[in-house]
Amino acid sequence: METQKQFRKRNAILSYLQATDEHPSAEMVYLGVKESCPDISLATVYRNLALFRDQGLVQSVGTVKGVERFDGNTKPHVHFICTECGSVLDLPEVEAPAQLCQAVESGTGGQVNMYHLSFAGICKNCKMNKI
Amino acid sequence: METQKQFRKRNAILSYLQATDEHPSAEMVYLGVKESCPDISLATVYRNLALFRDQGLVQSVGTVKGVERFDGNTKPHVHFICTECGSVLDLPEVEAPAQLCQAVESGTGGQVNMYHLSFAGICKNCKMNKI
DNA sequence: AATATAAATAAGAATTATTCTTATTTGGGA
DNA sequence: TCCCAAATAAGAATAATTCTTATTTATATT
Repeated sequence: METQKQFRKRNAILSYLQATDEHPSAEMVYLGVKESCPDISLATVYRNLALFRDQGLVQSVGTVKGVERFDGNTKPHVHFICTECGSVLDLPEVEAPAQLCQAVESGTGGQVNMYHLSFAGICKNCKMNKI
Repeated sequence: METQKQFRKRNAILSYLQATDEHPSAEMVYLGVKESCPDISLATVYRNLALFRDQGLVQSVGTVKGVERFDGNTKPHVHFICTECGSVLDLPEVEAPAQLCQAVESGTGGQVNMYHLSFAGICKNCKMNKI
């Protein structure tokens, strides 16, 4: 059973996200996937990103400068967001606070499904370019 | 020197944010402040919220269901976000990861200005209403 | 007090990200 | 081949946010 043509674009979107570390927005994914699928539409990107997110195949990093950013790496990890250039970096060395989820659940009486820890500031590059 | 009429609305916006614990959106602030300032405009709320944020008088909680939410409490603390009803709760008992900022700075070579730790899930109320 | 100046605002237009609608295409099965 | 359901393109529609312009308000100056 060869790769089904029907899912060519859908697969391209997921592959693009899983291969990049730039934590792209829908627009960035669109531009990237356009190279291999020139006739893809932005709506298709949005639709599939929402689908993947609901399926847990990708996660949202949150919004940076008003635009939602996605991550193909669904393993919990921490991010650094540059408020100058909008770049998003992974911080795999920083411990994610998974062990706190239980405490939050008993503290709130609710159910915790995910968490986000991110640091915001000026990245190395932008810091240097300011001098 | 009495309260300056010139800043009546500006003060009303800041006071509203500092008095509430609902982590309101610009629209919610607008509706709330409207009670004491019926002729206020939504643009004024947005403009002053941006101003306060830049001055560090309020902080952004991030966006919930695509809408930015604000917090008049600028002391670092952790939030719980209900993805069902969109409510935002403070978690003062959970330790904020301030001591990690230094590690992130040396790890990235950048400058950390703030951080966000939030847990998302279903709040107690929504959980009960689902039964 | 009258005038000039600068900040603050209202109103609504404009922009932008995202979602929705509709018609079309595609692939698989009967 | 014919039918059906999923996937898509295209662009319209929506909604949050920002921008523009004219007006109001307060303060400083004469």
